[in-house]
Amino acid sequence: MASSIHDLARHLNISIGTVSRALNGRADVNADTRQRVLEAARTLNYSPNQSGRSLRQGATHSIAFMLQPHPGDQQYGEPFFIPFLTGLQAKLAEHGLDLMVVMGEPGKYQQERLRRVVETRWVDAVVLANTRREDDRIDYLSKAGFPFATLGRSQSGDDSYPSLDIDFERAGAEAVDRLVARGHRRIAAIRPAHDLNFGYLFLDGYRKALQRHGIEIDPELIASGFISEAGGYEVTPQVMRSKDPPTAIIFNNDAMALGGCKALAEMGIRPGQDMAVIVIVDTPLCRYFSPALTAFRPALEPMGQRLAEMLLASLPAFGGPEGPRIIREVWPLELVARDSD
Amino acid sequence: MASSIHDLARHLNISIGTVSRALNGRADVNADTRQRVLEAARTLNYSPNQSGRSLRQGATHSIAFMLQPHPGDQQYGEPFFIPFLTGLQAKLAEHGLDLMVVMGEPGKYQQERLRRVVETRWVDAVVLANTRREDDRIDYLSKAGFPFATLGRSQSGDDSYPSLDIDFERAGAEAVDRLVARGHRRIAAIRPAHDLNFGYLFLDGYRKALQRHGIEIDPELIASGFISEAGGYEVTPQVMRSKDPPTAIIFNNDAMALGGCKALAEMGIRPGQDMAVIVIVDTPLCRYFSPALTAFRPALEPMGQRLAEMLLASLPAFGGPEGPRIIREVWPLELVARDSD
DNA sequence: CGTTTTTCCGTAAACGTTTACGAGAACACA
DNA sequence: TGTGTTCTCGTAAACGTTTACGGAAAAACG
Repeated sequence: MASSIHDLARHLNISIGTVSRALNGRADVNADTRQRVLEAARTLNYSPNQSGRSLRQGATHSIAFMLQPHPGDQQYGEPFFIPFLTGLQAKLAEHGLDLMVVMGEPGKYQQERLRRVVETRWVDAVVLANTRREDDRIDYLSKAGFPFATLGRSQSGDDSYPSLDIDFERAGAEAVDRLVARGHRRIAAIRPAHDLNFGYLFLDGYRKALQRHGIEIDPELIASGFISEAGGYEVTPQVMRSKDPPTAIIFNNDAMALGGCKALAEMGIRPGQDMAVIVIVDTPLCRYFSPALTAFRPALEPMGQRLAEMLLASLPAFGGPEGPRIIREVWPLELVARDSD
Repeated sequence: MASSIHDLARHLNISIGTVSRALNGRADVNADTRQRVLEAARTLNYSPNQSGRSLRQGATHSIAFMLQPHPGDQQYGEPFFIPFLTGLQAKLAEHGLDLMVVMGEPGKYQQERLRRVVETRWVDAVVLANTRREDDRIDYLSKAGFPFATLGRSQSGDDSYPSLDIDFERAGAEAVDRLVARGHRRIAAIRPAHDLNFGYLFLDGYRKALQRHGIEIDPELIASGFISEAGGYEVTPQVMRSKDPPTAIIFNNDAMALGGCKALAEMGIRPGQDMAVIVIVDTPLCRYFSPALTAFRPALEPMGQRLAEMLLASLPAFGGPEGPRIIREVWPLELVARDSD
């Protein structure tokens, strides 16, 4: 069915070696024959077989992004990643690399899938997201010497991989600053459980800012739960049970914020009026929620592009480890003031 | 770096042929040696190289889903597809197939990308979405004889490919029924432009239902625009300029509905109070918008699973065209009554 | 015109698998 | 014991590329 390089060579009455060289833009081929080869390739509808090509070259020219929906996330679904992926894909494409998103199964352990992708040499590098503080995926890739980059920081691995993260610490601190400036003293923080690193980072910023303002850190005002609407719904009442309940809540996650607002509403507390609410990572839902949620917004598409650059700079085939080693970057967020605080 | 089948064979002092047969579960290998091979494979951390494997077999055991963000969709990003992909991936994995999402560039013509994927034999089959009435991607795949399935109907191709769609006609009709039952007679319909097929299907149902109720179809109440918030914002005022303006609007798309509601608000018209609003395809945004938007919800994850089954049944390697040929299915939507109508 | 350089192309090996084929050994059967 | 069958494994070809190597022809040079 599909035409091979042999068909092309036979059709042109030249050797396959010449055809290959012509197509790959090598110098040692006559300009005239190159013309003819390219033309024939177009008419015969030839493109080199990916498997043959990568087998010979030992490179697939494609990068995997490991996407794993949170369990029970049936209706929600990570709108966060699409703009990021758009940027990532665009920049990779500039260098002739293809991006493929590898879907994991919601509940399952992603490690297994990652191993398959790596060991079977499907791709030349992988990009990870939702990094945890201790992340066995990172440890594995580090140890295996497989090229990768992460969206999000971690304490794992040998520290020599590119990573790009959002400045959750600063966002947490700025959220506190903003609320304090508006007269709040009892400020709660709600973050995802598990070991997701950004939850810790956020909390650090939150704590430091409170100290800076001379406000005591009350453990009763800090809670964590599943990173989902249900999680926010479940955990928000906890901080409200304090003897001296909060007048403001910072949510580290939009899904949890939505669930939290629902819980508040059921307690007769109106976000934006009776309770100030700030969300750390903005998504479309924050904008359309009522009241529209004040949130910190990352520049997702540029971040995707940047991480692609950083990954490329770490690949031997693209300038490699000799070039300038830009290992870690942390990007600021932009506050989008809305109606909830 | 990565161990090959030769390493394994050398380590066990047997031939690579036997190793391969042992790993692939063939019958003509001694139970004892198979044991040893499997064990060695585990300790040596061996997995067969994907490229070598597919080159030899002429099959990659992976399926591509072509995802293309709408242009300018920076913050929004198709939450629609994640649950669908989750279902698709789960069912494919049951049969040892891998799903990879191939990202297109937002504005660009997807055809080119598709051709590359197909011609380089990256995958064994593809799944398309956002089908158009005349869809050159489908024509291309049909003509090329490349296996594929579509989420959404089309008039293209040779009609022998599996497709699964939502019953937009019925949803359009039911939306009208519901509004008429609540006393509305002036009902507008807003759909995406381009040639997106579901826009036409929706409109058919809308028209038929109006006729059934003996309500005249007023072209002034029908409009189409870009499938985005901006599109809805831009086009909604058109139907409001009618001499006898609508008292209800059916949006064929959540993004357009959000833009439309914004436009209405700016005209001092409150959705849910001064204007009934129904959305055809529900997304999380509909639920969180204020007022919460009444919408029709598809069962995305089961749909993903089902389309995987249909695709598999059409693949020669999996029972193939001999088996029962389930070619087309149309699934109903479920009405989720909220506050906007 | 002889020599050296350059230009261009064909040959063949290699990448890591899978699999058709055949052969030796063990076994069953008469 | 001779013959046919079964079990197990090694050999080698093939999948479609890319690329190192070498050689013939053409060009450049003296």
